[in-house]
Amino acid sequence: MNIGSVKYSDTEIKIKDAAKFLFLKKGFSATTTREIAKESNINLALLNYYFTSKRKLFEIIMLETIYDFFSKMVEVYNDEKTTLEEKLKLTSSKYIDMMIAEPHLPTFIVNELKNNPSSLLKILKGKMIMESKLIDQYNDGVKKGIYKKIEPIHFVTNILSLIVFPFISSPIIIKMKKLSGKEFNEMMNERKKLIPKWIIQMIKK
Amino acid sequence: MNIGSVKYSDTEIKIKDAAKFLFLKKGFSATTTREIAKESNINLALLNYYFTSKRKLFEIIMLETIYDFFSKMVEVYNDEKTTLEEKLKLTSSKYIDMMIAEPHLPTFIVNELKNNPSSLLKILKGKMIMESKLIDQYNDGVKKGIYKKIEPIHFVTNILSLIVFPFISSPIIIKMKKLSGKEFNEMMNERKKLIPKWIIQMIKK
DNA sequence: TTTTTTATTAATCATTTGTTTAATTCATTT
DNA sequence: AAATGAATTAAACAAATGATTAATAAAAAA
Repeated sequence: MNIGSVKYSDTEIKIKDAAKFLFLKKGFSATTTREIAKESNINLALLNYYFTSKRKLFEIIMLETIYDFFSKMVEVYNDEKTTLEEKLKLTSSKYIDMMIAEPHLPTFIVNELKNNPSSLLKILKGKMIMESKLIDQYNDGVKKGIYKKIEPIHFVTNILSLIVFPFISSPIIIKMKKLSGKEFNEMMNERKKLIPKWIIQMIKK
Repeated sequence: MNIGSVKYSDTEIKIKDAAKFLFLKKGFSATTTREIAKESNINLALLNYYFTSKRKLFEIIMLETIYDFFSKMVEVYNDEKTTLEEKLKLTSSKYIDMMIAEPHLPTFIVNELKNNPSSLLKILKGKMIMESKLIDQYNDGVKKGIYKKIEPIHFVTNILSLIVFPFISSPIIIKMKKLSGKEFNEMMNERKKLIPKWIIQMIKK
């Protein structure tokens, strides 16, 4: 959770939690410092006392959130013990659970990465998804002639697309199929098993 | 472009164009009326004179943009003359071109649909993607035993995911693979041919 | 206990922002 | 040409917003 093991006081945690809740839901511009103060039951001035500015507070939260998001991915992708298929199952399952619990997460991440690309460069570079064990396993499969040869970036993009996009476009899906929120989650749970199968079908010769 | 064939004066078009440019790039809250006035070279008061409020102006633009976006899809999906595979090729090609030309489009749509779901309900209902010729053709294929039986909503979701998500997550992809903007577009152009193949592989028995 | 540092509060400041007003210019009609 | 209505402008208003200040309360150190 805390990058670089920073210690936060109770008040700071209260502010951060409230701010995260609101930033995820409404984005940076639509969230006011007074809302954050109210949501966290602290005095308005404490926000600046502890975090200097709204922007600074936002950057801390964004960094932690994005770090958490990609850490989970890299963790699975670099596991030496699991096969490529197991990695696909684990990723689908973990991420779908994560986003059912926090539906605003993916939209927040893609939005804020669009506006703040430079500062988050380090995280994505350090995480080296493109040099992960998963990519090795895929390339091995290509050499052995069991997988089709396509650019690994397409492979990774497709996994992310099938897992994440439905959450980003949930209002569209819900409207198209006239679903309830519950039914949408059931549909996403179905996808935990389906996505790994689909991905394998896409790459298998 | 104009829903219900509304006529707009030159000034109104100037305002709308500038507002669309800014709203797509920065979203509703981060865009100020003064920015719109400056970008369109009109006096600030004219915005309210013609469009009553920033919110009203935004709603007009959002409605038109979303209508355009889904119209193109329904157009292809309901073509009686094309096969399922041709529809996939046409959709990929059209939408990837559209989003290379307007990269902010998909993020804008998913963002604002999240905040204004009710007012746009009519468009998505009227467009009836789930009752399109494409779905008929898919169901026929299932009956004939050439396609696997999965919920058509997964089928439609997957098409949209593979086409749209890469644009939404472009900063992530660009960072992961250390691409230039040009190289990213080349990658998206590659996908025009790949996505239809992948989708077919996913559904074929 | 006294002193010093830290945390919290209410009030206020300075900008920004959406919107309106009242005056002026421009175009159209009579 | 005069009158009328529409379009445009500069200025101002009121509310909201991020941030700060100065005073007070609480906690820690002496």
